Amino acid sequence: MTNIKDVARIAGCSISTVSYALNDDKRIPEITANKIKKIAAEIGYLPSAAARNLKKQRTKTVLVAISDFGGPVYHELLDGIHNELEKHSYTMIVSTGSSTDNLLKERMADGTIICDINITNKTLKQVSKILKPIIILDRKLDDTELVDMTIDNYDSMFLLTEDIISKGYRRIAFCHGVKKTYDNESRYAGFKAAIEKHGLAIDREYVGNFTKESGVKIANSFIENESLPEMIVCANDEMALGIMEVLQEKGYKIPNDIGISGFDDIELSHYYTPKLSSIKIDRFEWGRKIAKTMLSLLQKRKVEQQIEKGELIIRDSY
Amino acid sequence: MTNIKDVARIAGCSISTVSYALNDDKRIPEITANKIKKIAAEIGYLPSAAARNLKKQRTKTVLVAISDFGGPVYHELLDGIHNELEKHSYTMIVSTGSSTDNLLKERMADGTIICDINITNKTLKQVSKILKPIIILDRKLDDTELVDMTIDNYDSMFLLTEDIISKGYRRIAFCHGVKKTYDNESRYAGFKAAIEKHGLAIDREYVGNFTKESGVKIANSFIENESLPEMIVCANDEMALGIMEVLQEKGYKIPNDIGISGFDDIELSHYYTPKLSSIKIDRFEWGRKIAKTMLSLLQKRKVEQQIEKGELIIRDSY
DNA sequence: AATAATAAGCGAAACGTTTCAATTGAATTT
DNA sequence: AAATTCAATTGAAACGTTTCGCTTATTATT
Repeated sequence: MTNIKDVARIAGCSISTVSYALNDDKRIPEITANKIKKIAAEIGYLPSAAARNLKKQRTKTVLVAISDFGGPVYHELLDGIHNELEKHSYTMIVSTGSSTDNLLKERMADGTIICDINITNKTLKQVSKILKPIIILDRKLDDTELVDMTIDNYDSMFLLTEDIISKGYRRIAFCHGVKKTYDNESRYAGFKAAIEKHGLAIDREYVGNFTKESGVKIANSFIENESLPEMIVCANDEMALGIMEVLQEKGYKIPNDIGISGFDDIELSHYYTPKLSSIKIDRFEWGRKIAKTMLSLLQKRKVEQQIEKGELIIRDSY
Repeated sequence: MTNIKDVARIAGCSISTVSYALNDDKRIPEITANKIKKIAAEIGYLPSAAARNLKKQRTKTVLVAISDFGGPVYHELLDGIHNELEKHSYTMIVSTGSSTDNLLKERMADGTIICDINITNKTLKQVSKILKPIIILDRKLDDTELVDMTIDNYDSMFLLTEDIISKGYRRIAFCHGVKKTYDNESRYAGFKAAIEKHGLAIDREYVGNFTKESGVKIANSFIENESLPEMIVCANDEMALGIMEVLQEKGYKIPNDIGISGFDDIELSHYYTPKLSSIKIDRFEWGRKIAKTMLSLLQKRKVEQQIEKGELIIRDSY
């Protein structure tokens, strides 16, 4: 692999001149700079990120750690983050699992955005002491070292529930995702608050794990032994779709026999009939805000906490 | 940020001893090594990837460049690649767009897997001279510097078409994706070969761009002015779904009035009625093979060209 | 003509590791 | 008691950049 020394040798100048030329430093006249650039291109010189990063003590890179590449909601989020970062000529790298661990352990990036539910709060608190800045998504942590950014689960779910109540529903059940997660608990809290505000009681509660399969399982089990509630509010879309699918197979009409709602407004929902009522987060926009926050942090600027608003999408499922 | 020097100072030993200790070199007795590790943990020492990479002249990292994070087929592929790489303690980083350019330009990874249709063949040939190894997916390039890995578009499509013909279909149309792409042309070639082998002629050809929207557009246009073929073979699932959706809206029964087939067997297809007949590639397995090939290349071993087989998934759409 | 100002280029240190080769001191063999 | 081996540790070079401060050559100013 050729290096800056080779370029200097061939160009018949010093290493520093090459460096200045390639970085468009005004002290090198254009004619020399062009000559040097030409030679660099000819011999296929590529600068070493390692050397540069070492010297400059920064990588101009932001790491985004995600749980897996399959989730239906990451796509826009990542696009949004990338869109903002590239405006500031930052590079975004994405990783999962053990690769994330490696990248964190070796500080390959200037900043990290964590959107990976498999990383425990404990690990996070440890790493946040050493490695800054870190933004953690969809979690609340009482740690001053890291910045958390969340979506407005509580308010959105509160409003959705109020809308449901206003439509006349009374016996309303809640389907949990993974308990103790921030997403689940804040959505549940919003639901509960609305129910209580209107003098109702929660009809019953199911517990899934945010997957469609868990929705299917729940629906299969309750369908055998119980009378149904009038409405099931689900902590996310995927579980709602699973439940809906089973109910429809068994001949129930939605929303006539029973209403159902989700959260996230994932694309898949658009392919179901009836179309699922849900809460939509503009994740591209949210991603951009996250990236902006990261860029501020990288410039050691203080950032104020903000919460991304959701939008009620009322369609045909209740 | 603390460095190895700090650890050495506090431990009261030399830098080299710290380095050996932290890398579990047998020449440092366990008791000293543990003491050093303890100190390193206490002061939150994290080694600098930049320094290490510079010295070792490798990053233990493989870059996977993809077109975007939304595609329905990347998920399993990335999981497969990652699965294999992590077994060999390699780190996988994923990037798109301008981030990919940056990462390539600065050689942040030891090897690159390119699965990004936005990178032109020209760019690829240029970069492959300088930056090795590179594996390019779903493309054929007559370049000895890079390794291409493809799926068995031709044979799979040939077999699918033969199956269609054996079911009695005669007036069979083909719906192209983006022309000139390897995926489209090889699938088309397989289709054409089967048609010709059985003494038939291609009924007609449509041209889309691999998206569902293009399928919708095609269906809307032909539905107005033409009699339909008996069967439409599509270059991928998404276009097939778009066509199917429009046909069904207009009251056509599939497969009774017209048959349709796809390619890729994407997850979304499972949610349509009738279920789409298609060709399934085990992309997790394929990903693992790709990673294995990359690991061989990184060890300067020769690799033999291989093609990932597809599986006919015959369901209800013809 | 002498001096000052500017332009163009260069030398060398520094960034934080790894690793070869050397050193020290203790234990073992002769 | 001297010589040899071995274990534990260390010093220093190297990886490829960037960048400060310096030198030299040229041009402008007096």
